[in-house]
Amino acid sequence: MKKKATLKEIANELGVSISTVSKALKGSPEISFETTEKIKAFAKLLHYRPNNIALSLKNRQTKTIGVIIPEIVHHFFAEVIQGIETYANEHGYNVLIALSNESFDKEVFNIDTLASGSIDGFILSVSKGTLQCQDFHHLHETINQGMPIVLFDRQIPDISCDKVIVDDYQGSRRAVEALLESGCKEIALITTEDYVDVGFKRTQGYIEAHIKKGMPHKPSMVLKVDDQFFWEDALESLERRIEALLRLHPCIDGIFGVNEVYALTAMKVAQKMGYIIPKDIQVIGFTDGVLSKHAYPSLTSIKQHGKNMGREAAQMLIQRLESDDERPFETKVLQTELVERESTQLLG
Amino acid sequence: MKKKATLKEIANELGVSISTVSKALKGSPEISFETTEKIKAFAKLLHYRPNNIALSLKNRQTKTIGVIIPEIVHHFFAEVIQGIETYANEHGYNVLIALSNESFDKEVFNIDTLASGSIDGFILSVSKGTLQCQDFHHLHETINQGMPIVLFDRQIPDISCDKVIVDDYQGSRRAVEALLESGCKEIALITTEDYVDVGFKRTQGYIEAHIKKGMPHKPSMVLKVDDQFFWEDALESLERRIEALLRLHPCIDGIFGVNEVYALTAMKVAQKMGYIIPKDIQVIGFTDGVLSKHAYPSLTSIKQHGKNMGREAAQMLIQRLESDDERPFETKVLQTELVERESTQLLG
DNA sequence: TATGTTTCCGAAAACGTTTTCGTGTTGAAA
DNA sequence: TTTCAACACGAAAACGTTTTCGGAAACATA
Repeated sequence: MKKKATLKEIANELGVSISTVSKALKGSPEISFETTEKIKAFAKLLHYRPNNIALSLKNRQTKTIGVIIPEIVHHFFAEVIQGIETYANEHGYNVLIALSNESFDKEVFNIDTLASGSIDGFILSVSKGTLQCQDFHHLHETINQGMPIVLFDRQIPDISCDKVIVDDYQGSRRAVEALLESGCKEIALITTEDYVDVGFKRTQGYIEAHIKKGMPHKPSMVLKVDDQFFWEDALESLERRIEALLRLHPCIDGIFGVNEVYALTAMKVAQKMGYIIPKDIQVIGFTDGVLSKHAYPSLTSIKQHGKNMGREAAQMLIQRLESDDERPFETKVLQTELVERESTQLLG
Repeated sequence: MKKKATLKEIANELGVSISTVSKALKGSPEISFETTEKIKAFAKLLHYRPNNIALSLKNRQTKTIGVIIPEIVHHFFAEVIQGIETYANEHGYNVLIALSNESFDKEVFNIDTLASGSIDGFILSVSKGTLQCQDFHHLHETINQGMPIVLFDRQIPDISCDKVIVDDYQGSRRAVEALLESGCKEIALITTEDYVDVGFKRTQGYIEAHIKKGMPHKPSMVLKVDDQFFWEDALESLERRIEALLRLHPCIDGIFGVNEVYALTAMKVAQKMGYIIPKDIQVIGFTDGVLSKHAYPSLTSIKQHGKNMGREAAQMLIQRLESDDERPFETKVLQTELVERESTQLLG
C-alpha cells in the first residue's frame, strides 16, 4: 500500500509552509494566484485527498450518523434506512450502517467502535440477543457519554432517549377486526415468542379484536414460533407446524401472520393442502414488503411506512444534535395502513 | 449535547498528567496501584470512552473496511455483506456500509467521505448510474491515492484493482441448457438492457445454449426491460409486457428470468393466464434469494453464493492491506449452482 | 524620509491519543 | 557514604488539519 499524501509533504516539496498549502487548496484570497496554482497542480499530481478524520478531531463532530440494524435482508429495515438517508442527506449528514446480526456482542462492538469518534449520533433497532439478555449497559454508556440515540421499531423500556415505534397493537387489531367483519369465524395467529416486543403487541391486538367483536379466541389457534436461530430447516419446521395446526382445526377460515414470512408460509401450506385463497381462507400479514407484493396470490398486509419511520428518527436525532437545550425525550407512535391485495375479500 | 470526557479533563481534575491517565487506563505496570484505581474510578464516573479517531490519526489505519452497495433491499447484496462481515471480523476488521442508491453522485460522495480517513479500503459494487455515465474518475483517484478497492458483482473494464465476479455466462448457459434438455422448445428470456453488464452476459449465455444445442433462438422471444428507474407502476408495466409476450407466442414452454423478480413476475402472469407451472411452462431465475424460496410454486434458480463472494472479496482486500508488495491484480470468477425447486421438471 | 497600507506568507496552537524518554524519589547493596 | 536499580510519574513529540495572529516585504501617501 502506498501511503497517502499529506499537506506536510506538499509543503516540503514546494518549499512553502503547511498553512500556505492548506489555504491555497481552499482557495483562500490570502495566497497569490501563482502559488495557489502551483500548489493545486502539485497536489493533484500526488493525488492528495484531505484527511477528514483530522478535521473531525478539531471540529469534534463528523456530520455522520450511525445506523445499527439487526439484519440487512429485512425489507422493512431497508425502507427505514431509505428514509433516514433521505432526511439526513437533505440536512448535510452522511449515513453509515453497521449490522448486529441479532447478536448482543456484535451490537456492543459496533456501538463501541462507532461511538468512539466516527459518528455524532445513533439510530438503532436493538438486536434480539440484546432483548433476551436484557443488558442495556452499552446504550446507557453511550447516552451518558453525551451521544444521542434514537431507538426505532423494537421498544425497550427504562432507557432515556427518543424513540419511534409503530402502533403494532392498533395495526394488528384493525387487521383482525377486518377479517372478522368480512365473515371469518376462526382466525389462526402465527406469532413469535413473547419476548419479542412487537410480536407480543401484535398478539395483544389479535386478542383485543376478538374481545371487542364479542368473539371467543382459542389459545389453541395461536402458533408461537421461536425464530431466534435461523437454522437450516427453520422453514420446513414452520411449515410442518402450520400444517398440523390446519389439520387440527379444519374450521380455520382466516390466518393472521405477525410478519411476512409467517403469513406467506401459511398461505403456501394452505394452498398445498388444497385450500383456495382467499375463498376458503383469507390471509393477512404484518409488514408490507417485497414478498407480499410478489406472492401469488399477492398478500394483503399491514404497511408500516418504514420510510416515514426513518425520516422521523433522523429528524429527531438531528434536532437533538443541533440544539443545546435538553428537551425531554419523545416517543413517536406511527400508524399503520392496511393494504388490501388478493389474499383477502374484505368489506368496503 | 453534553461534551465528551477526555484524558486531559481527567488529568486536570485529578492533578496528574495526561500520560499517567492514559497509562493507568491501559493498565500499564508503570503506574502504581492506587493511582490506577483512582483514575479508573474517575474515568468511569465521567463516562469516559477513548476517541479512536485520534488513534487512527496516529496509526494511519482504522481497521475498518467500507462497503458500498447500490441497493440494500437486494438479497444478494445482503448475502455478500454477510460474507464480508464474517471474514473481516475473523481478521480483526470492522465493516461499514454505505448506499449509492444506484446513483453516480451518491457513489462519489460516499467514496469521498469514507476514503478520507474512516476506512482502510473499499469493497464495492458500482451503481447503475456510474455504469451509464462511464465515469470512473472517483475510483481511479481512490486507487491512486493508495487505497485499495475490490470490485464485486458488476464488472467494469480498464480499472486496475482486484475483482470478484460471478460466472454469469456459464450459469445462464447451464440453466437454459437444462431447460432445453428437459424438453423445452421455446424458451423466453426476460433480461435487462445491455448496458447492465450482468444482464448482457446472462443474455449471451442464453443465446450460446441455443447454439450449442443446435436450436434456433428467436430475438422476438427476448424481452429487454429497462429497470433503471423504480417508478411506481414498474411492476404493472412489466406484467403487461410479459403478458403480451406470452400471448404473442403461445408456444412458449420455458421462461428464463435474468433475476428473481423477472422470473417470478413471469410465473405469476403465466399462472393468471391459466398456465400450470411447471407442467405447461418451466421457469428458472437467476439469483437465488428469499423470493425464490417463498414463491408458490417455489422457483428453481441459479444460486450465486453471495456469501462466498463476500468472503473472497474481503480476503483479497485484507491481503492487500496487510502486505507491502505490489502483487498484480486478480480477478476471481465464482461458479454458480442450479438449485432445483418446484417450478421446473428437469432431468437427472 | 517617515508613515501607513496592502499583499503574501509562516509560526504556532489546538483537537485526543500513545509512546518514548527522561527525571526525581526511594530503598538497598557495596 | 556512595552507587545503582527500581519505581512512579511527567514532558513532549507525533498524527493531519484549520485558523488566528503576526510579520516581512512592497508599495503608496504625506
